[in-house]
Amino acid sequence: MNARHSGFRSGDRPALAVSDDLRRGNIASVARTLLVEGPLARAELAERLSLTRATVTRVVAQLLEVGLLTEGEARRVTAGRPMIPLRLDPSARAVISIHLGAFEVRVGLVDISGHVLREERFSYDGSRPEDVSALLAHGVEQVRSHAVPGVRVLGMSASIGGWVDPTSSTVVRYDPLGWQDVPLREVLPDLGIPRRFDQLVRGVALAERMFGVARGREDFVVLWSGNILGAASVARGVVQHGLRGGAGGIEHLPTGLPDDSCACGRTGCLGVVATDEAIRREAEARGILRPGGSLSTLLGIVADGDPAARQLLEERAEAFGSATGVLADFRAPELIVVAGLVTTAPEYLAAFTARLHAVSALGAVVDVRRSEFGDLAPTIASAAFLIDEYFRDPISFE
Amino acid sequence: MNARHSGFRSGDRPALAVSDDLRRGNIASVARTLLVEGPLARAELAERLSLTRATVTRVVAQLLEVGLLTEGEARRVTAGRPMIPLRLDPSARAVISIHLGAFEVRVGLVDISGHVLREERFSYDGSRPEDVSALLAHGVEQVRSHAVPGVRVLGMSASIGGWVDPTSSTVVRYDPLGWQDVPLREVLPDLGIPRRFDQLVRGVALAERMFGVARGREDFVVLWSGNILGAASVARGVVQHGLRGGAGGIEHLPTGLPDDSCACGRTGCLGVVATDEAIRREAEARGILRPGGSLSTLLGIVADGDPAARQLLEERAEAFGSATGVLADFRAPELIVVAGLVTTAPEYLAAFTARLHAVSALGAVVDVRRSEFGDLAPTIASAAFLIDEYFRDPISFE
DNA sequence: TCTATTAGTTGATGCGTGTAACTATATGAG
DNA sequence: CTCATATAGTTACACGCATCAACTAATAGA
Repeated sequence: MNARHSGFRSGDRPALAVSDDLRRGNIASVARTLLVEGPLARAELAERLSLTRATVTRVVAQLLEVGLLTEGEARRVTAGRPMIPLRLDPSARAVISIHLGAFEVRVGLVDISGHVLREERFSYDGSRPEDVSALLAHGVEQVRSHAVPGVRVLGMSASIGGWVDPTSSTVVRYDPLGWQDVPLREVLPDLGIPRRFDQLVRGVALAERMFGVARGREDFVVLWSGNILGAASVARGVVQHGLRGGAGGIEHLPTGLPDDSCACGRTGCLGVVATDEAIRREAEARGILRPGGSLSTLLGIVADGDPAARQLLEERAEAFGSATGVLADFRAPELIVVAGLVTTAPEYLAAFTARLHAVSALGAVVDVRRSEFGDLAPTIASAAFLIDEYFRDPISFE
Repeated sequence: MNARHSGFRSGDRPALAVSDDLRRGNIASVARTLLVEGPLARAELAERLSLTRATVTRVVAQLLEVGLLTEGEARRVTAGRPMIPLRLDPSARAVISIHLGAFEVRVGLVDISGHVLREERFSYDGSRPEDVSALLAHGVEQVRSHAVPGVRVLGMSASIGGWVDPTSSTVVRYDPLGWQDVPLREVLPDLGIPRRFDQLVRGVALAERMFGVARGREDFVVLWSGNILGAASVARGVVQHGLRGGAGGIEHLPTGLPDDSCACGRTGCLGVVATDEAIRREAEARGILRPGGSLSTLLGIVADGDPAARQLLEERAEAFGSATGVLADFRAPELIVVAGLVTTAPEYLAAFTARLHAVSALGAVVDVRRSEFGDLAPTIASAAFLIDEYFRDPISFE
């Protein structure tokens, strides 16, 4: 509705000229295209972005000046003047990434191309938010002090798996730690650099779009299965937050499994059958895992060919696919990216995909891919909020 | 990603200058604001849209010239020059609306403020698409010939309730008529004026945003319960279509009711317990309605205080709320608009809302409202596609 | 009647595009 | 070796838009 800004800064004077928006948009387009599509010449950039070569020349000049781009060796591929490939140089800018997990905290340094430069993990008991603060300060100090010299730290970007309201930077709810309405400003260290905080799965979505299997995609859904379950939806290139950051809840999708009853009063909710812990505990109950055995061990047993283990995993994968199939019908995304430890098992992915395709009206048209971030997913995802923002205005960021 | 257009017109030359986009955007903003927020003076428009008064003056001048706006009587409300209220004049532009229902076709004339100028209804047997064509031609001719003189007909805008792919103007599937992959170009009359075709519920969403209870809202979901069930999601002011227009499917959301089995192999799917026909038939089975009784009759019986009828209606409302509650968790909309005949019963709305709020993690924060289009909903909704498009570029539309 | 106040208009300015003519640097034919 | 051709990239200029600031218009109240 608003002509220039999206409804923010309602009262105050417009701070910037309209043409500035245009310039920024084109700069962002060029930077993002080079991030996602790799080295390109000016002429090709102009082609893809429907800009004139003149505009690209000027935009590129600015990006070269700030050192975000580098010119490669001219390549003569056909008649005519050789093209000069432009490459995004990620080496000089990075983000401190913080992830608050159920059992450990991860602090890392991630460059703007999504490459993890450093990562530290700290086991912790996060049940008391006030205790976490000191641990984070220490972790950040470690990562910062060992930071590669010459790397400019853009800021801190953090995530947690539960329900996060990014507008107030509050953890509304995170069950694995028992958190409710925890204001993150008091937990995250304040180093006077930009800080961002949002929900893990939304970070995965941004990261997959910038660096991962959803590179350059504008319309997809991410499903995360781990200590928590969650979804994130990207529409027209923008990740959806929903009211109070509440979008992405999938824990009470009905699976039809007659399992343990959920705290909500119903039975068979996805959240009580498909989390890492639910699967692990069921493996114990069925005698597949010895008491205290881990999910990784279970996946190993599956890989070794144990039929009972495989059956359990496929059963849960099918429950996941069956439950989220209704979301595919509602949302009809072009692509669904699944992420989380269990999804790394080929049996899980196959069973999930088959079931989802069978259940959804769209059928096999929906592309299903597995995230390739592996164990680094939380660190990359946490960094993605600030990196995404950086690429929306690379020149005058901060 | 694209700098100016949203990825369309990839190959061809840019047809318009960038500044044109800006101008169009501002014109559209002004027109839409006046449509939604009623008469406003230039100064107030400038305030709300963060534009300068100079820009508003020039934009308004263009809209006055084409006759889309009229100036009201100057009102002196305080010291200073009196403000001149600007009113959108809907009287001169209208859209031919066509809706293909399960049992009847509706053809109407709807002006750009959503007012239904004419409406004709034709009972039909739509099982053979080729038969519908002649009926539509006749209906359109009727509406057109009686059109108010001086009204400019912008084009034809049509909808059907099933699964529609608007990019190919194809009815992928519409169960009540048994249609599959019906190309609409061959069914809709071709009068040489613009034609649009999309899914009913998406039209309801656009209409509610422009003229209805979601006026000016940018983030909401519409749930339709009638001969078909469907949802539509508006995010950042744009209605979502999804892959192949497949978004909005809610017929296979599990309700937990042990009802008739669905064609999909499961039982208790929303589509077999909550449609008009499902409720009507169940009312018959329970002896509430005599054979052949209509849903309207059932609603009358409920209104008269019959407990069994009321129980049935509330049971189905709760199923609807319970099933769609998972969508509220996934999508977290600010507002849910419910529409369709059954939702007009206060008992239905109350039971639905209570259950949705109970089931969703967001709780009662989600605003639930009932559509106020009543019986005219399909006609207004069908017209909304073209009207929405008109307001995106009111000056140079066609 | 004069001042304060608010609405609306107008001409100059600025900004970032697009346009088109330019330079730069290659291939390949003769 | 030279010249036509082709493509990449640059630059001077013009255009269209919104902004800015100064203006006019029209009222209330002292």
